[in-house]
Amino acid sequence: MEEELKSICSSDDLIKELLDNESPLTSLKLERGLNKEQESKYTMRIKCCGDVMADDGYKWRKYGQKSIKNSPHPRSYYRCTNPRCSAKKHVERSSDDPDSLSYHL
DNA sequence: CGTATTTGACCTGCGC
DNA sequence: GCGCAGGTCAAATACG
Repeated sequence: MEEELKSICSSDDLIKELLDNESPLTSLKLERGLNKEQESKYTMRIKCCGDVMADDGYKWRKYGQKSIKNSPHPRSYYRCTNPRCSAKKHVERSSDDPDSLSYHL
């Protein structure tokens, strides 16, 4: 689990926080995308409790927002402000359910 | 004044 | 080939 997290987010602080019981994250689900061995395409879905946004140690700049069909809630698109970091983050918000964060690297 | 966010426009892939 | 849906850009705006 920890090794997989390292391969994905490369942020020790985030990993530490995710594995810490005091983390605001209530549950974490790690999913592989289309499991092609050549593509390291991962989706990490994090469920966060309430209105607390998970701080992963990076600064995120929002660059778009779209309403997705068959989804009543809009989806926000974030990019890492660090030019060395090519991470992209799709955040799909839900009013009732905890926020669902999908990291696309 | 510099940087982040908002938001409509534009681009692209896919299904019909 | 066309239209739709999803993804990105960029100008205007807000905010420190």
